[in-house]
Amino acid sequence: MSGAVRDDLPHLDKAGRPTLATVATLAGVHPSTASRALSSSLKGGVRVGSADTVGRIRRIAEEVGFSRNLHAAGLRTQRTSLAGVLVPRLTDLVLATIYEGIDEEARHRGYQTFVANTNDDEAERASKLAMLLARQVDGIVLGDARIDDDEIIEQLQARHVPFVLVSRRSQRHPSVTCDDYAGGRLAAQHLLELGHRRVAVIAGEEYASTGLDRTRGFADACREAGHPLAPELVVPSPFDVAGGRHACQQILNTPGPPPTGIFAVNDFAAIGALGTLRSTGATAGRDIAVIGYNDISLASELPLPLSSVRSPLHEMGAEAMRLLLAGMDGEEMTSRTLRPSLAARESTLGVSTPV
Amino acid sequence: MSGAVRDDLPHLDKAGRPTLATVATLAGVHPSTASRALSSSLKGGVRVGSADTVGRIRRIAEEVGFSRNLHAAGLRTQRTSLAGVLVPRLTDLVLATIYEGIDEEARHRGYQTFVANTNDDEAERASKLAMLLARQVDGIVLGDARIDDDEIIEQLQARHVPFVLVSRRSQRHPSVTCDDYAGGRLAAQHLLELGHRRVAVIAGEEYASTGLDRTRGFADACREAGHPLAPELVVPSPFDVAGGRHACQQILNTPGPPPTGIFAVNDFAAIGALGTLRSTGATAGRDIAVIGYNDISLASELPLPLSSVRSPLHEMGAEAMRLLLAGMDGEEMTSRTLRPSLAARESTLGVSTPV
DNA sequence: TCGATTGGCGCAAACGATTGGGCAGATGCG
DNA sequence: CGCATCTGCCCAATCGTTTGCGCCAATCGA
Repeated sequence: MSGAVRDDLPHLDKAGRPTLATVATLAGVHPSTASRALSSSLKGGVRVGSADTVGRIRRIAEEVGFSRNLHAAGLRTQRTSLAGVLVPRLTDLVLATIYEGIDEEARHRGYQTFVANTNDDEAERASKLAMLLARQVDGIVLGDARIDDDEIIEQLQARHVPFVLVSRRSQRHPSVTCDDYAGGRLAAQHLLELGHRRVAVIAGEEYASTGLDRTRGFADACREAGHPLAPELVVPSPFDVAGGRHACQQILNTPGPPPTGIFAVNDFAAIGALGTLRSTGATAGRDIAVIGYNDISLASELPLPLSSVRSPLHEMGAEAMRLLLAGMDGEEMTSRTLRPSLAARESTLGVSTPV
Repeated sequence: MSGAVRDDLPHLDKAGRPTLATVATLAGVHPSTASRALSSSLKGGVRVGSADTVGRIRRIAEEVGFSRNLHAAGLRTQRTSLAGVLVPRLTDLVLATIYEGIDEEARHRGYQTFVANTNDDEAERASKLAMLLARQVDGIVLGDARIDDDEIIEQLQARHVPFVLVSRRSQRHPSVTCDDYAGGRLAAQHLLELGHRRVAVIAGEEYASTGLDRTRGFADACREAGHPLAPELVVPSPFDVAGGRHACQQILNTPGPPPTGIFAVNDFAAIGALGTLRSTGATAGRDIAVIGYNDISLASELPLPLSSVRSPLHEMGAEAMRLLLAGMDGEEMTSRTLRPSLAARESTLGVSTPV
């Protein structure tokens, strides 16, 4: 354990903390020697000094509670061991989980992450990105890409900052995503097998590839089975509870026979839909089937356990970080797609087979 | 919009990005002049140059897409405009919401935040804290304090880094919390008024003031009403769905008549309890009342809307940041306590009055 | 005994931005 | 017209760390 900071040491910084010079002076060596002794990454041709000296320096550093000023080090080395992460919102459990995967993998590899919310807002994205660049991040993970992203990404490319998209893809840029199209098909197959013929989709934001691909996969599977979706039953929505509630309302207000099943491209939206159904008297899970997406941990614990398409969120974040690190090492970056799977529960299974 | 980075400018940095010298050279002035022209904080006695020069410099900076290297600036000024935030986990919606409040207020005041998960683990706390200090944060918000925290906090005090606790308090250290004791009483009064006499508590982690205070308030109110808690019906648990599920199991396994109501000091734990109740055949919200804490946005949308004690999470984070900023300005730091309120819903109201 | 080799460290120049001090030229006043 | 004052800008030092280069002393071989 590093001892208390003493106030009578030589070469303290303005805040009274020991610097490299403090350690060097105490050890009777030159700061450069101390730097080498304390540098963990003793790469290739660097000569590091005698084991004796190194040991002494390390011990003294420990004693006085020295910790390297990362700003100074970053200034000198042009590398910060810092990766920037942009997400729509950390209060979205899906993104928070992905971020945990990113951060865990980053720390594992000696990097730290700097995360910022963009609220899916263009101006905020620009300003948060500028902030990350000003902090000299070594690379960036974008969790809030739009399907037709250009400006932001071109900026990154122009500055030669390695980057990777996660969760949402955009054009041909390197990304790590779940196979959302396949996931949409899984949901459709499940509902079709249960006998549903008229189903609605709560489709998510129109700029996010996640919602688009899931919806497309779902629609394709339905059409191939000979039961194409009614276009008016596919309604966009924000990826949250309130969004799902409104979308479900809109679905129920649509003329024609009500759907017997609803696919929400996001679990929170699905929960919102459950809320709407409940207040209209229809019993979700008995009169109408509901299936969500992502299989957040809550889904299985709800009073009505929610069927969902599971996507490996944590793993997706970790994989994105691995890809980014590879890119920073100058390797080729090739996108990866992870496989979704189905978690069938009572919110669909409990529905008696419709006509 | 900042233009593309050109490659033929003078004094670019190693990564090809324009530096202050680039702008200065282009404007035909000395870097120091450029620095002053671009420094937003034109405090007191600083002479800033003619409006003419300043305008020209600003325009050129914009044109070449200059952005100040915050590491270099921080090194020189000894201030980083960076506040560190330590939380147990960002995937805990409660903490994520508090963090958003912190971050929003920070940016509002020209600061950025650097957040890290500690998983409520002692070793991880130490290492994440060291990391924040190495990054020279100007202050720290601790969202994962323990009731008897010592080592960590003493370290901060020794280094003269301003800090504030949020959500959880510890001893007399400056903190911003919800009045958890009062919140516990609110929950108790609600259940008592509904006629419950034998109730159980899912009490949270034993090192967190939140769970402790809420439980204490609840227990005191029950005792004062002449219906003291049965000690074996007060069980600790992690603040998550799985924790609530297990705790509820334990409660149901306790000998003696089953409780007619359950108070969970956390909404997720409450949801876990709902899950357990469901699988035992008891119908929560009709046979047994459940009330949670925090009133997360999900609570009202659940298939069985969950009663909860609402705490102003976002506001709590913002207030903590305000307090920290005051502390950084050398002002006295006095703890603040925000008021909780009751949100009564079907999970308690739907229960027919017990004997 | 002497030159060649090598290991261990010190020297000093960066990295990019900031800021107190100071120097010229313009302006004001009598 | 002389002197004081002010305005606008530049100089140079500084923050803490890293690293290529080169010096010195010890070791080795002949």
